[in-house]
Amino acid sequence: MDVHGRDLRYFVAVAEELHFTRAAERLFVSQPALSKQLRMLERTLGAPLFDRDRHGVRLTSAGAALLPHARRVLADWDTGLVAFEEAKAAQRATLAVGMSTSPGRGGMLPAIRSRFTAAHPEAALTLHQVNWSDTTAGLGDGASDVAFVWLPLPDGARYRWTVMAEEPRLVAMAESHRLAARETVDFADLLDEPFLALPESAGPLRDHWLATDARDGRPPVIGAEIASPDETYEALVDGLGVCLLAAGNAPLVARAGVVTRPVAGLSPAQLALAWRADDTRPLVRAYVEAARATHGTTA
Amino acid sequence: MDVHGRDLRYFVAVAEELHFTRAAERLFVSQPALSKQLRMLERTLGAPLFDRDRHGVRLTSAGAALLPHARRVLADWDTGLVAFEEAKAAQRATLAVGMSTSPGRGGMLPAIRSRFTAAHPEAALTLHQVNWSDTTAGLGDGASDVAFVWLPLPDGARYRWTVMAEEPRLVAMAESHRLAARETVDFADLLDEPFLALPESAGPLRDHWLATDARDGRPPVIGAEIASPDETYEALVDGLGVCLLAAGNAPLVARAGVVTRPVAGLSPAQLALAWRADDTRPLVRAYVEAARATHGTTA
DNA sequence: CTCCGTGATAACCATTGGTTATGGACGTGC
DNA sequence: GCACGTCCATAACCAATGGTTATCACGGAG
Repeated sequence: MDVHGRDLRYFVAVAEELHFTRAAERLFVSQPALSKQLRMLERTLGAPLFDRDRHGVRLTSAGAALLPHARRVLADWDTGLVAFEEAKAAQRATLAVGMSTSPGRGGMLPAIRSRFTAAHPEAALTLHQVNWSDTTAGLGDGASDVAFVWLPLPDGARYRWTVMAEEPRLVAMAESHRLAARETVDFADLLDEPFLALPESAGPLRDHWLATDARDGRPPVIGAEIASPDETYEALVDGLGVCLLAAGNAPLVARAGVVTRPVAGLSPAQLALAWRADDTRPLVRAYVEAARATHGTTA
Repeated sequence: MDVHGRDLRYFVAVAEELHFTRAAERLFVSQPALSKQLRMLERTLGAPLFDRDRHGVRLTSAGAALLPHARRVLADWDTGLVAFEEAKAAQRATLAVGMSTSPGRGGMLPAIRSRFTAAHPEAALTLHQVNWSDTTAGLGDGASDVAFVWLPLPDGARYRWTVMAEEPRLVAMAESHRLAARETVDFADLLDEPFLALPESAGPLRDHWLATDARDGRPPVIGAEIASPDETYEALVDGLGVCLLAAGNAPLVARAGVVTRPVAGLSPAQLALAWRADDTRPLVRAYVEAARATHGTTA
């Protein structure tokens, strides 16, 4: 037996005025509309709220019993609306920054943050790491507003990006690997090695880190699938395969038992800051600008 | 920015299920209806309440901010409904008994009450005295459900009644009045006396207490208008006029300085219990039955 | 690759909520 | 008493709302 909030306002207004015509103009509706709505309300409630007769309009006892609750419902709803609006504003003033792996790279993130908050002191930033199965680092499902990603992105038309860094691809392997002793590895020597690969859902990025473009069409051997730095480290130590990674990410896996070596014959990897093409919100533009400016000074 | 309570229920249901289809069946509506209503709600609120994507349905932060308020509004409304229903029931179980002057007359009222409450122990009785300007003693404007009145009633078709007592009409006058010395007064001797009269609004009853039917068309002289026993007593003492009244009401005015005398040549007055012709509620019938039974035993 | 489950959309229909014009009951002032 | 003003109810009408069924688009699982 729910009713429209508006009907409660009508009820309270008439209860306060005890006068339909005056209540109607206070509510900016016509008097017949008010009469009709209150009759409907009384019908759905199953009992009259007002006694109307020659002597005027009075609350029935049932109406009097309902009145304080109606007021309270309206008050609660109004405060709820205020809370909602505040949350809305907070949401508008918060930028979610996604990343596959920590961008690190000499304080790039703090530099961007300080530029950004200088331009938008009211805005809040939230950083969060996203599983590698989503190569857009949350852009695709709205979890992020901007994201640090490795090119290429899937579905290029939906996103725009600015390249933040170009880094050579290294190979990581167990220190017991037969090639671990070399200073530099030629990619041709890795062609038959089992590789650790991103999940299938990573699409073109999976291929990029398998360097399929340097294999002349010969399919890679997949030793395991990996979706986080820790998984990668464990798989390397266990000898499940070798793995390409950007030079800047070497510290993530180069722990005890794992070595990284430069690879000859591979194009560099590109780290980019990306956003949704249709997202023109000022905070997004501002973050991108801050990133470009930072990139300029640090490049 | 009011919304329908139903929409809040929809919102809460989806927030709890995080699943439109399941929420829809819990609410006994089709899934498209639920989708549409929630979109409308989001549109009127100006921000989405849920994130829906491949991974499922989740509350937005704004939605999360609104949720507790929505729950509270619904809870308040539900308790308000309960209060309303209780008041409705109490109203149904309360009989308002109106009277122009106290019926008195040897415990008639307590006798009726005991019979009535024996038949309806759950019912409450409220007695109230009504100004003489309303000769229906509150029946007309709904202030009373049953009423002790003097016949005739105005607008006979609207009411039914049962005669409770027939009493001779006496005349009341100041003890200094020239006729006060007589044991009995003939109405012919009163024709030129100023009379105290009920208000104009009393209609035919005013004429009855002026005994216009015994005046052969000659208009009465009005000394003052009266609307309560106290006014009557004061007007009598002040010598503003004389006044007819039922024998049973003599004690109301026969105080120091006022005397009452039988009048020859007048028909008796009839005290009746009346109710609205269209009012068939069990409590009303029951009170009338109790009154008739009591009348039978005391008559 | 096809099927299933999910939410969104389309097309349609009855009900709701508003409008203006009008009616009927009552009080008021000449 | 009688024309008038006030007040609430009703009538006729119209746009928007809230529901239905049928269908689509998409992603996940077998």
